[in-house]
Order: sequence, then structure tokens, then C-alpha cells
Amino acid sequence: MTNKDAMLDMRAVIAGALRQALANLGVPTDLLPGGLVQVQRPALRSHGEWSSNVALVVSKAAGRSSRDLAQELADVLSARLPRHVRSVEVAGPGFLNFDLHESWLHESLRDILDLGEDRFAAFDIANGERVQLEFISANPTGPIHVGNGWWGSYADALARLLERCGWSVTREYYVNDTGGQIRLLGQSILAFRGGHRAPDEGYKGDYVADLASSYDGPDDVTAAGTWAAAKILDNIRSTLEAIDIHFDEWYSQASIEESGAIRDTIDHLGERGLVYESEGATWLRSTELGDSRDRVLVKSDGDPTYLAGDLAYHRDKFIVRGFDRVIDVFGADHHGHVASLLAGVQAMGIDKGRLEVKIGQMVSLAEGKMSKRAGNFVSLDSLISDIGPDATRLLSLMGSMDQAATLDLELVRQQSMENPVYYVQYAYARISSIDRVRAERGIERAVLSDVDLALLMHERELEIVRRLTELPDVVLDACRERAPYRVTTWVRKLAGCFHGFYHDCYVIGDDVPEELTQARLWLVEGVRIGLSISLGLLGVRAPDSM
RNA sequence: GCCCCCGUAGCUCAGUCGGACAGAGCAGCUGCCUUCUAAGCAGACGGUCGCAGGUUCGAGUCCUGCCGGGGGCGCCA
Repeated sequence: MTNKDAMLDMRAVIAGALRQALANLGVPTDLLPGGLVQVQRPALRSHGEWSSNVALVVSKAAGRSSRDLAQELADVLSARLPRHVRSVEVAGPGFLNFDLHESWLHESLRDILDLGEDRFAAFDIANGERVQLEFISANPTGPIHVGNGWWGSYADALARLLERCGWSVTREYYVNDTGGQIRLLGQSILAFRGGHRAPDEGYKGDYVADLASSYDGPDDVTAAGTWAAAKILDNIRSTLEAIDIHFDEWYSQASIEESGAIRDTIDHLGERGLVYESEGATWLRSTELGDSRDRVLVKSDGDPTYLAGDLAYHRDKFIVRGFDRVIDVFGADHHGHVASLLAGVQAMGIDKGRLEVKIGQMVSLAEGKMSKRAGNFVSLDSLISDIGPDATRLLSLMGSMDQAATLDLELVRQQSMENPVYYVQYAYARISSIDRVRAERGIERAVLSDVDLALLMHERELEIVRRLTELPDVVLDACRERAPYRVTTWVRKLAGCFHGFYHDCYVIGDDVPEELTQARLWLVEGVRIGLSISLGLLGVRAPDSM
């Protein structure tokens, strides 16, 4: 089922032993929340390699003190220690702390190396589900800004996580290539071409003037707007490709309108009695489905609203194309749209549990607010050329998407050489460097089965393996919680472990015995696997040299 | 007014579906380059976890209220 089964799973070993011990003591495991025995890695090493709080959790229901129950459990376990366990001790209010023999790390490392980059920390827990991930979807009325890059990096990393956990993912950009904003863009283009100022509410950035100078089409706002939007969309596409974001589908809103899908969707809603006419417009009775007010679907001028198009689009996702699950990643500035969308999706008879909407918080710049219409924003393009694609991606994946980010460009530029991305990439470059030296000195890496990994007893070495064993949980948690930044947190720690090892433990050297060199070469390969997997999930390159 | 997100070290953020003296990085201070890249390593410094209650054996983590910051509440998208 999962590659976890192909690895030593100490949590399962200890949990199993605890469950058995509880049974021996006559404590039914159904007293436990969810029937699960919690086994975790303590924050402090002095509390053992692993620990469990079972005694604390069930003591009351079991009718004895947590301390006493813990001691009884420790006695039972000590009589027949689980595999790799050196000792079990009771600590604090009733924690059970497990001290382990280093062999658990040696066995784990061997498992990781056997699985390799493709199978370690990879899962198939999707049950064959297909998920559609829509993100960015910024209007093609101007260059995309830093916030779009942040949310885009988030969504793309989430897509990679889902794929590593077995989902089939389709990445889509919903292109707003029709409607009032496009006509406004066209008006702005025509105004510039005619040597006039853009309309007050129009688009005024330099890019509009540039586009206007090369526009040789008719004096028609829709034609001009459509033409300009296509040009702008090309630029958006190449900007996103620079940070390794590629869409499977650029879904045109105009195509939905032309296909009649919006009409069909409104008819469909009408059949369910959720549509009414008022003040010359067509409304969705969305208040009945959790929205704060009813919403207009067709304006009194006959044009469908954004919501109507979006509902038709979602109907297409769920019903026409049959995705099992849809994840929309929006910026906080579109938050007001969520309740309407959820209401509309339910109105179409789609289980709202199949639609997830993730809201990325605003990215503000120390120098001021961004506005596309005023033209005074920092484009994603300029940030990328400023600090590079890798720093852009990693910086955007440093923290939770629920947290509003403040970007101090001056600081980012200054620290660009001290950026976490370099710290992590440097670890990879050092690994490649070790391999180059190995090759130069004519040292062959021995076959893994001939290598004695038990020679790895230095604290730096053990620390690395401990860290590596966490990756499967990190990937699963990051995927389930929709929190790619957890991978960032982990990879920074792994890089830290490696730099410490690199400093204290030479892999190749006159003082290093041949067998130890071999064991360390494989340990380094383990780090390479860990870095490669995690940087791959984040969309950050792993360079061979820096 | 109503809804959503956030408030942890000077700065940027972690903190494992509540757990055992609050952790990194950056900035600042002190050491470490004859061997695989010092874009590194080690040490010291630095926090009433916004405030007040509540639940719990145990709360940065959950609940309520308040304070503060951001976003939203269009026949814009």
C-alpha cells in the first residue's frame, strides 16, 4: 500500500508493544481516543528516542494513577523489550521514554537507501482520485505581482505533494479573457494609442503604453482588449515558467460563455428553484446555502457575472470532466467570493466536501501597497530577476499561507547571499563536491550490501539518520494539512545536520578508515536523497556546485 | 456592523491533530580555515508566547471576551 511498509517503522513497533502490554494489564485499548496509542519523538533527547503518553491518557478511565500505570507498563515491556529498544523508563507525570539501540538508525538508513529517491517518502493513499488544482487565475490585464507568485508557489508545491502521495493532479489557470475588465483594458490601449490618458478607472502602467504602440488592430475596445490580454497572458506564462510553474490547462472564460455552458448552468439552477428575476437582473438564492446575501448571475445589461462564469466552470470541473476533488487557491482579495462559490456549488447538487478553497494571505511590500490598476506594484518578474527563481520559490514557501507576509525588498536583496535557499543548496553542492573528490581519487562506492553501516556511531551521523527517518511523516503531514512549508522547515534542518557532519566528519581522508569512508559515502547518499526529494517538492533546484 | 486570517526573541518565522525547562535563521557579540567549497561549524546573548478568564493531570496549542494588524462584505473580477 505505502512504502512505509517497506521501512522499519519504530512508531508501529513501539505502539504495537504498548498495545500488547496494555492488554496484559487488562486495560482495554478502546479507552484510547480513536483506539490509537500515541508514540512520538520527544523534544529533548534526554527523554529518549521515542516516548508515549498512553499512561496519562488512559489512567483516569483505567482507574489508577498515571505514574503507577506507567510503571506497570514499563515493567511488562522491560521483561521482553521490543526490537531495537534498549530500555524503557517512566518520567515526569507518567511518560514512557524509550531509549533505543543505534541499530534502529542503521536499519532505517539501509531501508532508505534501498528505496531510493523515487520510492522513499512516496505514497499511494489517493485511492485513484483525480484532483483539479486551480490557482493564480489572475486577470490578464497586467503583469502578475509578488502575491501571485507566493500563492502560485504554494499551489504548485501542494500539487507536487499530492502527486508524491499518489494523486493525479491537473493544474489549471482560469483565464479571465472576457467581460468588463477586458473592455477597460481595451479602452486604455486605445486611449494610449490615440495619445490620450487612460480612463480614470483604466489601466495606466507603462506596459499599457508599450502594448498600445504595437497595436495595429481596429478601434474596438473588445478587439483591443482581447488582443492585449493575449499578449499579457504570454508574459504571465513565461514568468511562471521561470519559477518552474507549468499549467496543464489555460481555461478560457470566453470559451465558457461561447459554449452556452453559463446558460445551461443557470437553467440547471433554475430547475432547482434557486434563481429569480429582480430589478432586471437574474439572481441566485445563495442565502439559502450559507451566503450572506443573494448574488447576481446575469446583470441587467445581459452580461453574465463573474460568479455565473465561475459556477459554469466548476460545473465543468465536477460534472463534465468528473474530477473527484477540486482545490482552488485564491488570494485573500478574493475571499469575498468563497461563500458565493460554495453556495453555488451546493446549489448544483455537488457535495461541498469535494471543493476545497485555500486562501493565501496578502503579500505586502515594505514600500507600499500594490495595485494593478494604478500600475505601481512590484511584479513577480522583477522579483525573480532580482533574487533569482530559487530564492523566490523558497522564500514564498517559508511559512504558512495563513500568515500575511511582509516582504522587505531591500532586506531580501541584502541578504540574498545569506538566504536560507543558499544554506540548503550549499549542502547539496558539498555532497556533489565529495563525490567529485571520490571520483578523482579513484575510490569506488562499494555495493550497499557489502557496507557496514553500523560504523556510523558519531553523533553527527546518527543525527542525520534520525532526521531522514522523519521525511515520510513530513510529506504525509504536509500533504494532508495542505502545508508545503513543513517541507521547507524540514529540509533546512536536514541541511543543518549535514553541515555539522561535514564539518566534524571527513568522508575521504588519510585518517579515515576505508570501511568508514564507505559507510559515510552511503550516509551522504542518504542525505542527497532527502535533499533531492524535498527540494523537488518545493520546486527549488539542487545545484552540483555554487 | 458582519465574516475570514494573524499577533511567539530587535527582524523573518518554526513549534509534530494539548504534553515533559518555549526553537531556528538573520542582525549584534566571541572563538574556529595545512585535509571533501568558511555561502560553513561551535559558543554566549536575547521572549510576561497581544491581554484577561475558562476547559484539562498538563494550554503557545482548545473555548469565550477584549485589544491590535491585514483582507473581504459590487449588477468588479
